[in-house]
Amino acid sequence: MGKHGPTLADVARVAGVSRSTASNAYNRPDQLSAPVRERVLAAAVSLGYPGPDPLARQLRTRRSGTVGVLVLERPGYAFSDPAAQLFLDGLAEGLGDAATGLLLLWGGAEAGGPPPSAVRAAGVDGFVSYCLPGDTAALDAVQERGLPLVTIDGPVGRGEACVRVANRAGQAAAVRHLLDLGHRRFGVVSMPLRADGFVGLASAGQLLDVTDPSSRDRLAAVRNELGGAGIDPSEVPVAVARSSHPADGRELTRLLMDLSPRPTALVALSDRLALGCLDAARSLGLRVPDDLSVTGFDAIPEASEAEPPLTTVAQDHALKGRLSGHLLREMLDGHPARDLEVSTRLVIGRSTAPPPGDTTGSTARATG
Amino acid sequence: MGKHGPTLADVARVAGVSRSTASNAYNRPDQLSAPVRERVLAAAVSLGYPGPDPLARQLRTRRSGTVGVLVLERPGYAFSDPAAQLFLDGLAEGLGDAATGLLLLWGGAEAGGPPPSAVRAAGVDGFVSYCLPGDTAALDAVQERGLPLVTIDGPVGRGEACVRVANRAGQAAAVRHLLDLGHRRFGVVSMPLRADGFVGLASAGQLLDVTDPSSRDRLAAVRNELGGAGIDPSEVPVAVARSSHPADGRELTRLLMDLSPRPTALVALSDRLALGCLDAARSLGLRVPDDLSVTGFDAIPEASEAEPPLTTVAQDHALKGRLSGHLLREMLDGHPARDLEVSTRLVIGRSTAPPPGDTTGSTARATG
DNA sequence: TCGATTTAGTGGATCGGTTCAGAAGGATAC
DNA sequence: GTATCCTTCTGAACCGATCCACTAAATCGA
Repeated sequence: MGKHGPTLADVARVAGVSRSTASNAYNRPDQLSAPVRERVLAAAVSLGYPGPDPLARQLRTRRSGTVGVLVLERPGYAFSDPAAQLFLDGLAEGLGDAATGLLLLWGGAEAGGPPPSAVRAAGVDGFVSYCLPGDTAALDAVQERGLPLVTIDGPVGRGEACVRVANRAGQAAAVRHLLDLGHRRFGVVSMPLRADGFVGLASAGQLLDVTDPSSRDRLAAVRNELGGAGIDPSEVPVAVARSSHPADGRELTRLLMDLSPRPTALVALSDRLALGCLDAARSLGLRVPDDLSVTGFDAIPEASEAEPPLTTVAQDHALKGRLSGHLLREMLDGHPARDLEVSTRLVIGRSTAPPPGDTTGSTARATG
Repeated sequence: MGKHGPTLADVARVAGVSRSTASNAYNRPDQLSAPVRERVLAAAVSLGYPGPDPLARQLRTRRSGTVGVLVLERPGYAFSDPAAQLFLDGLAEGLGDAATGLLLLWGGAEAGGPPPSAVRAAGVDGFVSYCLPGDTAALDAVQERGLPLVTIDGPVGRGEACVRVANRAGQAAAVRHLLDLGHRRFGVVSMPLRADGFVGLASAGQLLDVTDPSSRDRLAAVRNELGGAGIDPSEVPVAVARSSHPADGRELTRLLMDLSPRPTALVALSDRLALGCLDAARSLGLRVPDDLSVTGFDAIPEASEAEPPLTTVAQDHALKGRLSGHLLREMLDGHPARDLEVSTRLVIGRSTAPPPGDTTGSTARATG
């Protein structure tokens, strides 16, 4: 009995059985008689044996029972987003007993996400990549290891399973709603387009090269929908945030409302940014929705509790998590990777109304 | 080369060196000449070898480079608490490179916390227990395994390292502040006292047997401080929540405000509950602080953004996380366990004022 | 020139389990 | 009575690395 405590061999010796039998006492109770099993377990107790060493078992079985979750930034920061919280719970549920634990790996955006070394050192059966950009080194490391990977709202073409929200359809619905109300002057408040730390009004060039998949799809939907309504997308200002923190939304709203002509509707690409817009509007003395309409995306709980409640695009984050869990589970069972898209639903709050000076309401466009 | 991809032995064979040398190419670059190292790495690339298998390495070195974090309820739910988020980030920082990943293990309160089987199966170097009650089976499993354990705001006497906020001193300061303002009629809004799902006004018996350590210490401080001011603690109603969700605080506030005599000050044992109190007061048509004073505990970001900003007891959650990380690191390095207590600071917001009808303000008690 | 030290690389033991083919023994079938 | 089967248990191989004691060659000092 080494200095590291008793091993299964010690237990077997004390119980007077072979190592195999002692092992079976833990893993295959049906493979041995009850009395022998009792004896083995009693020996374990008498030695203070805490059960088979997980590391040794994992090596032999080539299964660790844990799944790696890759997130941007510090874990607490990543999960300050209610959407991420719901997702995480859904994931835990969807994995069920395919994983007894979730291994969090993180890394700042400026460092390029979680370090590849951490990915290589992780004793996991598969990975889930939560909202990582496509050029993340960690994703390459996952693929080198040949482990199952499910990307969430991640880049296309990574050759693995992917769960994605219907970004385009959802964002288009929100814009159409604003058009229906009669708006013609828009401003967009966007999440970061790429990991370059840029803040401010995006140039045409920047809009051509967007690596963040959610931003890209939502932005494309906005511009496409406006174009379809006869509004030149290149005339629509896009303000880009450094993070998706409400404070950034506040700052950018001030920027957009300084423009002339001043927008009558702000399309925020996420609820957290939209909440910042509401705040900024308040402090600028603008009434929402009378003076300014605002839409969000995500339908986080705070959105409906905001004053006024946000018009936003709802997606079922918990469902996304559950689906991710199922997908990973399938892959762990040897099934091929699949892609899934979850649909959205426009939630009409009280942050949108016809533009100021327009008294015809929702008929404005039809008659205009 | 087996069906599971190349191993270090394959790389060594191709490079024409021994297994030891190939291993050194990865772990001890200084133990071999540059050309040989190049050759080994090149062989690895040509075989598509993704680097040493983490599971095998972990078994041999008896180090996994990951730390287990035990939380109550689903992980997303656990980290919906801003305090938990700050803690988690602090922990990640405090651990530094002692851990490249955090393994989340969870379990509902009604299930008794994280399952012991998950603890036994976890390939980790140590555990952090975040706000778990003392009678959690998972903690027994950790101790059976003989792994380092740091409990946060956890039970005393578990024989391991512990980081704890100065609950009594902090809560006492808040109560003293209310007494100084002239309040004599108090109500307490408490987190769950034990994992029994009870909601409502606690009986004297229930107050004697509190297993949640934070609730116990804060409650004791309240009652002790009131007793010292000549108020009979047994006359002070204690409303117990099912969770620490603001909605519970709302519900319990209605309960307390239905009592007569009606309290003029509510002492909530956490900010989230206190935020619920503010909400409920608003919907009852009570002005805070004119009609009702409210104090919280934790100083979460939302507390200062609330209307009115909460008077609360600040604790540095991130510091707590960092200290926990350091403590665990020490233990991993073989140092003995230590206990640490982080101090608190009373943050005076605008949710507290002299009781209604009392115009003398803070001199009331001194002159009374 | 010769012994002492350093450097580069090797072989085998080891970490602590799981698994599988097979042996021993008893029960069952005919 | 023997062939067959089932149950229960064993022995040895194996998972994929790391580590330690050791050797051979190179360098150094005087």
